[in-house]
Amino acid sequence: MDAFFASAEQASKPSLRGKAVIVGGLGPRGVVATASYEARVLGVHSAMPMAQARRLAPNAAYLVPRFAFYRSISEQVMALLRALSPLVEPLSLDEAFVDLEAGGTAWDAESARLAGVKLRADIRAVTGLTGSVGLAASKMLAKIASEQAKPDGLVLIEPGTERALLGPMSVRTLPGVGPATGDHLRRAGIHTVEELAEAGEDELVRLLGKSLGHALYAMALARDERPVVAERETKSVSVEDTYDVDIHDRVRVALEVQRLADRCVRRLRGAGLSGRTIVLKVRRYDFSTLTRSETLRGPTDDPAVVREAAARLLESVDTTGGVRLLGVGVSGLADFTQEDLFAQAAGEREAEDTGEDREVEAAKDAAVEVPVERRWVAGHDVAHAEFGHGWVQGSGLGRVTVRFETPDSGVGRVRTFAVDDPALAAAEPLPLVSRGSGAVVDGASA
DNA sequence: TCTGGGGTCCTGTTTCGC
DNA sequence: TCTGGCGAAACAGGACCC
Repeated sequence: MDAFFASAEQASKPSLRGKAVIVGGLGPRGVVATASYEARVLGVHSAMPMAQARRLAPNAAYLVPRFAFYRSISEQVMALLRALSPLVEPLSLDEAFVDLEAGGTAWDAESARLAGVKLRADIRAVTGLTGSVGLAASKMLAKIASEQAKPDGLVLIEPGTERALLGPMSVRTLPGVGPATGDHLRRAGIHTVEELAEAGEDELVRLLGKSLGHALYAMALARDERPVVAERETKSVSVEDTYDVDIHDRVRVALEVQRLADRCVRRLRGAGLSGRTIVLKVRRYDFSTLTRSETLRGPTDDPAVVREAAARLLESVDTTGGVRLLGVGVSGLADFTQEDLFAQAAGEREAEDTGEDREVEAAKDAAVEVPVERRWVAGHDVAHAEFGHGWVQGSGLGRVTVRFETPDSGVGRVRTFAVDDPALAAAEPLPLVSRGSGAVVDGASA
């Protein structure tokens, strides 16, 4: 999907179409998750600190991500993909590999192109959003093709043309080559994929180690036999928070670690999992990050056990100077629990909430009401008894500003209310394509 | 006003059990 | 009983991806 989060917001809010839209954390330490193409023109891109984005695009619309909304769109798209083949490997909410051959959907370049064209039309019809398609003989090449296809395009790499196409490209194009490996190669005088191939396998292994060396050499020769894997098991579950200001107080740090441990266990249980290894993560004031881990005798999903382990791990880290981030994770997962019966007997706690909003979870952690200022989250949907459906443009000083529009309305009017106006209530996002016009879905999934 | 959150995989070192 | 060796886990840190 193209600029997925930002596109979904633009489709949901007519007044944002054609405008720079930036989705990400809005706090003082937020970063950009997705920038619309209008914002990218101004130099804004994902992973950029929000502060920098605001300097580059002071007039853009800034929104917090609405993952539940994006997930519902993602599920529609994934359903279209599964209609093409049982072998679908999601990489994230907005990207997946599909083995068209295994699905009997395509057997040569021409049939693949046809499937791609139809898929793009179906995605558009079902979600109202644009997606790009890369078609090639391997995962690596399909990925590169889809990058080239963005936005709103389709690129097919003809068999036999792979090496010529790859040769002049930067090594950074290859999956697995990030800033560090890129620098490493550049210092060795290797800039392009061609030069990577010329360097030879032994040299790459010497430079980058066994695993990456072999992998990159194979990719430079356009060799990639990795299969599309439909179901991949979760290997770890973790939660972490970056704080708006560094925490110095040891007691407060310990308290936050307990809350994170509880949140982590809730997620673990929600997924029906338990784990043996507890990991504590601490990012200090100077951005240095360290982890401490402890492996238990058997897997657990008991909040008290995880809390205690996390607390023990915290004792071994120096937090003087302050911490900016804390995290708690569990790995070494099993889908059963050894002391399951123990945990049950230990007290009928019924804290198995599954997939709730972070806002709600955070409120639960703190065991306090959501403060009135936070009730109207910028970008979230609301319904007004008289004016109908809209979204929060901003709130503060006891007031909330709402724009009344829906995915298929025109640009809506703006009105301001008191934050406690009884006529105003939170609402679910509306579907981007009104039901009834989605007949194409049935054709695709038949 | 510097730098999120949730993951995966790899590597080097230490520890532990046989 | 002491020692050595070996391999598997455990542990910590980093790179990378979306």
